Parts: sequence; structure tokens; C-alpha cells
Amino acid sequence: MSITVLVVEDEPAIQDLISYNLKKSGLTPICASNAEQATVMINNVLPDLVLLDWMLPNMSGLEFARQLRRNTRTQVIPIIMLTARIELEDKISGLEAGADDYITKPFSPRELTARIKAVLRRRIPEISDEIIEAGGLRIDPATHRVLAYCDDSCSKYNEVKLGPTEFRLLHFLMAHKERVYTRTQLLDRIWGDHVFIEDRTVDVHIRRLRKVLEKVNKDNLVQTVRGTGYRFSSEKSAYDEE
Amino acid sequence: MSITVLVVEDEPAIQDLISYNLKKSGLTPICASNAEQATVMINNVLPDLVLLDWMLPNMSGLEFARQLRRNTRTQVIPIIMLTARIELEDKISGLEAGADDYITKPFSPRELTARIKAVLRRRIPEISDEIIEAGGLRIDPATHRVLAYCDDSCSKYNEVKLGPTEFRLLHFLMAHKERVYTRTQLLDRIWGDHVFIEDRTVDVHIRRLRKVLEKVNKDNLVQTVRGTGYRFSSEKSAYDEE
DNA sequence: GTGATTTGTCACAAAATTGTCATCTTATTT
DNA sequence: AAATAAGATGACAATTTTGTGACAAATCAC
Repeated sequence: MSITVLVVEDEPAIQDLISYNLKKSGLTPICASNAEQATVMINNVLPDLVLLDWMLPNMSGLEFARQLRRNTRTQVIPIIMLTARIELEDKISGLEAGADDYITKPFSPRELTARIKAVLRRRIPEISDEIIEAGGLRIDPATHRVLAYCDDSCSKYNEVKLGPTEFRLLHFLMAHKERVYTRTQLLDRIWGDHVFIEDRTVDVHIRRLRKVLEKVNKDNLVQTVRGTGYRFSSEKSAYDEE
Repeated sequence: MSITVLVVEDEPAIQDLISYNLKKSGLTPICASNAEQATVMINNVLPDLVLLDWMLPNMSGLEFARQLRRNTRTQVIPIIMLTARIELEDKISGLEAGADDYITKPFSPRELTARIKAVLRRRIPEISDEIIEAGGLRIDPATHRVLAYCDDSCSKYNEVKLGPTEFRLLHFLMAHKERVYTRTQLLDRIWGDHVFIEDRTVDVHIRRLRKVLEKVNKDNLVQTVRGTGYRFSSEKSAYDEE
């Protein structure tokens, strides 16, 4: 499945440039030169993201953004605005229109793709309702329950009581078990992008999660990777040795 | 091995100035006055970096940059654009052309070489999440685990416990195995460039790395190249013979 | 509303990591 | 073989990172 980006930009040179760089990053660009064209295209394919020039003929980028936000179907699509440096003061009105990020021209390709990826990453985390089992734990997002098996037979178990955040944290870590995430990554993916929150807060939630898991004898499932972050793993961690 | 920089600049005075400064920094300049010349040169020698004036006769710098990006062979070569300040402020300014950085004229020699080095350095540290195996070791950046196999069958192994720096050091050396790096290079690549750390500190970290590897019988993987630096190799080193 | 629960932050404790030194070893040169 | 240079090694203090309990604000349930 490919990720499509609707590029709304009237200047052909910049359009080409953006197209080129998106393709290089494995994204699929769909281009429109003005708001009218873009509106038509949106009716065909729902893009995963809109890259929108601030200055557009006829309708301003701002106006188009508002239009997107008004429609239920397009409401959730993230928008990145392209603006010239001088226009930057209008940032506030752009925010009101619901842009998720800004890129000021001139920009480097690196910056372009970095921002796009950041915004895409921040999207509501994939809420899969799949039941996940690992390390003697079973998490069921649909019923919002976590069971801790007492032994290998699946007969005896305890239910684990978690707060909302602890639940999401455990769910995320279990869904990507073995993989290490930094505190910032966890904040981005679990808390969302309103990151006014300290990195260290993650520690505290990890701590709370661990505390609950300890009560059902599921220690060491949530492991610290010093200097990096945390990981869910049913394997023993080298850091746990003494 | 010398690092070559293709300088595309029509004004002889500036060309000379740049040439002079590049040489002084140990880089090898190749000069061209226009895009046509530059195209020919590129066919002869692939430069490590292109320093490109924005304003060129016949073909604009932007156009030449695009041309480079279109060709697979030259696609990855970093480009630094030279632009007058007035052009930069201009909306149409084409830094977006796929340049990796830009320098506004007038510039100081110090800035010139600093930018070049920064861009060149950025080239390599693409730390991918790829699993690397070599010499009976397996390093997995995603899970942040290092396994040492006990024998050739991949069945038995020990996990190796490394501190953050040791991990990065091992990862870097394994990612470029067989290749020798000086202490300064290692400091630049692993610690970052703005550090004011003694060269000797690298020795200590190498030592720590070795110590851990010895515990799992993986001696001689990190080898000393006397008078130069260190290298990761699964081959025996000539220095280890007696 | 009231009381329970959840949440983010802080302060302090505990633990691990890191850079530097002084001192040995080992190689290279003279 | 002595002198010199380069690297190895162990110790150590400073710094950084993480763990942990407490607390107040915010939220939720009723």
C-alpha cells in the first residue's frame, strides 16, 4: 500500500521538484495547480496528506485548508503548508485553518521529507483490535482487557488492571515487541503530538506499568535499554544480568 | 584517497578563491565555469560533492542540479548551492532544487569548509536499522541487542551487554567492517563533531568493548592498526600474529 | 457536588556510564 | 640494547541516566 500526498502548488518548477523528492522517499505524489483541480482530485482519491502552497490563484491556500476541514471525509487529513519566509507572520491564521505543520521556502528536500514523515507518524496510531499474546500476557484491545497467565497452560490467569495510559503504553509496546523506542517516540505515538510533556513522564508511566505487572509475576517484560529507551520483550535482557 | 569537489562557478576570481581554500583543507577541487563543462567532467571523475553557483551562463544552477538528480550515477552526490543573499530572499529561490545545503555570498573560507565537511560527514552516518552479522556476532539496532554465537550453528548464543557508546562504536565498526578508522574519525562519527574529547578516550572505549567481547570468546574482532586506528574484522590481523 | 482515579511533574536516591590520568606493555627506531 | 613512540589497562571522580515515592491538578464516576 502506498502513501499518497496531494501536492497543491501552482509553480510547475516547484511542483516537479516536490514530486521528484516525494517519489524518492517512496511516497506517491498527486499534483494539482490550484484549488479547483485539487478539489476534483480529492473526490477521486483520498490522500494521506496534503502539501499546500500558501499562495494559490483564485483561492488562497488558507481557504482551501478551511474547505478541507469543513468536510467530514477530509477533516482528518493532515495538512502541511508551504509558505515563503516573509509570509511567516501569517502563521497564526494558518494554524486556525488547521494546518499541521509549516515549511518555509526555501526548504531542503531533506526537510521536506522529514516533516512529512513526522506528520504522518503522528497520525492516530494504528488502532488494531488484534489480540496480542506475548510473555504470558494477553492483551485484547476490543474488550480492553489484559490477562496474565499463571503458567504455560492457559487455564489459570489473573486479570490485570491498568489505567488508560498504561494500557495504551503496554499495547503499543506489545504490538512492537522486541523493538526499542525512545521516550520521545513513545510520546509521539502514544500521547500524540501535543508534546508539552516531559520525556521523563514516560519513565513514570513505565514504572506504573511495571508495578502492576509485578503483582502478577510478570517482571522484566518491560525492559530498560540504557541510553535509548524501553522495550517489551519476553526474552531476558542483557541489562538484567548481575 | 582524496576527496574531490566539483566547483561550478563562472566568475574566475571566486573560482580561484574557492580552489585555494579547498586545497588548504586537503580537498581536491575540480573546476568548471559552466554547466556544459561540468557535465563533461562529471563523466570523467565522479566528485564526492558539488559546489554549485546558482547563477550560471546558459543553464541555471538549478537546472544543472536537476540534471544531476535525474541521473542514477550522480543522484547521491551532495550538492551545495552558492547564492547571493538577494537571490535567497527571493521567493523563487531554488534551494529546493535538491541541494543539501547552501552558502550565501559573500562567505568566509571558514564557513565554506565547515559546510562542506558537515555535508560530507552527513553522507555516511545513515545508521540503518539493518541487522549486521560478522565474525559470529549479530547486532540488531532495532531491538538494540548484540548476540554472540557460541559455534557455527546459530543455535547457541549469549547476549552481550554494552553501554550506549560501546554499542554505537561496535555498530559503526561492524557496519564498515574491515575498514580502518582513525581515532579522530571515530570521534567525529560516533560522538558527533562538536565534541572536545581526547583522542585517547577512544582507546578506552575500544578497550571496554574488547573486554565485553572477550567474555563471550570473541577476541580479535576489534583490531588495532598501529599508527592509524582501529578496525572490525573477522579475518585475523597481521598484528596479532607472533 | 463528592470522592476516587488518573496524570504530569518534581525531588531525591540509586545505578550506570564516561572522560581522563597514571602506569604498564608492546612495538619501532636508532 | 637503550631510547622512543604508541597502545593497553585499571582506577576514579564527575556526570548522566534511570528508578521511585510523593503530591497537586485534572478528570471521571456517580
